[in-house]
Amino acid sequence: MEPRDSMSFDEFKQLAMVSMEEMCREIFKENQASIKIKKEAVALKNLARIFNTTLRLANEKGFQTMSLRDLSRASGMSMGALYSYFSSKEALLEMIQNRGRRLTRKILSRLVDPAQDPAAKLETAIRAHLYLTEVMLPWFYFSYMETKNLDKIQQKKSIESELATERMFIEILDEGKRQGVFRVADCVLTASVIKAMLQDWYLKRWKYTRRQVSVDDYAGFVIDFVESAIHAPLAKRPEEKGGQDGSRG
Amino acid sequence: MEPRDSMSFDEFKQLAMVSMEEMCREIFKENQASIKIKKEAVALKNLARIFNTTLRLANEKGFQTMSLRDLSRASGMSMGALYSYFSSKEALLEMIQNRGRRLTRKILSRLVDPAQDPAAKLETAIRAHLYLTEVMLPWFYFSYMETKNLDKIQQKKSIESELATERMFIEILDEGKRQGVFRVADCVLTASVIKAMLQDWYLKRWKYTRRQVSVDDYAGFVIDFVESAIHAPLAKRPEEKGGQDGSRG
DNA sequence: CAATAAAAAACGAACGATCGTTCTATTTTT
DNA sequence: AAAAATAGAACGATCGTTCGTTTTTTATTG
Repeated sequence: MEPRDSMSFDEFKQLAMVSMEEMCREIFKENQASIKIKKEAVALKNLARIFNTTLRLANEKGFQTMSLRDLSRASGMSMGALYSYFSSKEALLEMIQNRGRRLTRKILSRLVDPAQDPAAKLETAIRAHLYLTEVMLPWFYFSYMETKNLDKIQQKKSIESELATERMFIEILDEGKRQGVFRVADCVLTASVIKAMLQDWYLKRWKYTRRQVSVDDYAGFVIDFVESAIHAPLAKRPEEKGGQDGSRG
Repeated sequence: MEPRDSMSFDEFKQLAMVSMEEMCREIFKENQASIKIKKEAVALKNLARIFNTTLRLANEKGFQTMSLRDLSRASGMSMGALYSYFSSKEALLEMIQNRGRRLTRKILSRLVDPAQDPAAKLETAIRAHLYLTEVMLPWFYFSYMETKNLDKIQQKKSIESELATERMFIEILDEGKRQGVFRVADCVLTASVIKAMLQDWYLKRWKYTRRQVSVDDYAGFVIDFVESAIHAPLAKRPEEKGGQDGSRG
């Protein structure tokens, strides 16, 4: 699929759903040593059920607090059946993390377009991240909340993933700054607060749902807000004023 | 103490430490029915020890995952001793939440100054919140992460507290908009993303520590960033341009 | 197609470990 | 000596995990 300047949320959702199945299959094949189920069709169906039920329960009460008996009850599978799909509770956690990270990487890699100008790139990146977190909301929330319960290796991966996302924004901002279209005092901190705003979408989802703010509403607002901030003369820095009109194509 | 236009972080810290002891005493007197310790001096010293140790352990592995034996070991108090200070693990959680909320309310109430103009108010509010979360970082992180483990009543209180903070920003933005000094497309969403930026300070503290960004650095940046965003003409809305120079006293 | 043997999957009782909590004995302070 | 505070063993419940049994599906045969 070709990357495009703008993609509707519905198109994005469809793209994600296809990748979702793909990822389950990859996970299954990689963990076939520890998974006792032989037939792919059976395994994929039940793995998806286990993953989704776990995400739901863990987002309600936390992964550690959720017992495997809770999971058994909610998923309609017996304890013995569950242990045919993973070797331990921690292994289940790792599989879920693994699937989410793969899915994130896969979807994002399809959406970057090096040919765009910095302003368009910024808009695409913000929108793509919000769409992504919207589609995979349970996972992102889960992943954020359970980081501390992962082993050191997995924690490293989470941090690395976080910093990689931020680095992408830093590069866009840097490029725009060099081209003179952005007026950024500190690219690292700016990328940091942009990421904070994007994160709020899945961490405080209840708030936006209650206020009937759609993902497109929020995306539009954040894009405008950020562009206003980095197109304007810096407040309290009179020596940097002038030579700026703020207009874009 | 009189509210002032600007207060250094060190002054703020001192103010907070005094209130901290005060709050422990209040908590002790209110829960005297369930606390088996008679002498205030002993109770206050050990309550503080229990609270701080709990916050440390819970921020490492989560409150539910932390066993009371962990707490016993880390605090150097026996199981029996611990249960002289609280009636159950959940009661301990509530006491900690209670102390944090009180402390927050107390400190913030001392820092609002209705006489300031909107821009100064905004700056004071941002700085005060960052200082507050810096001083009480373990609690804010704890409180955020453990919300889902609270009972319904305590959850309501947390949400209410979150919305109250946001409302404060909404009112400042609204006032500035009415006076024509702020150019805000949506006060609610703007307040929301400001809060998200403030929250990032204590949720991603490791990142800022690693980069050697101080709380004053971050406060200064956020204030500049937000003011740039709401002083500038809105991007992509040419009909709202003009008659704006962005300068302030 | 029906019957049946083999393979795959699901089941749920049982195990040891650990949890929150209680309680009595002991130590420390008054 | 009395009161206050601490100690740590003990209890029942629940946890993650295992394992022999039963049920379901697939393959084979008459």
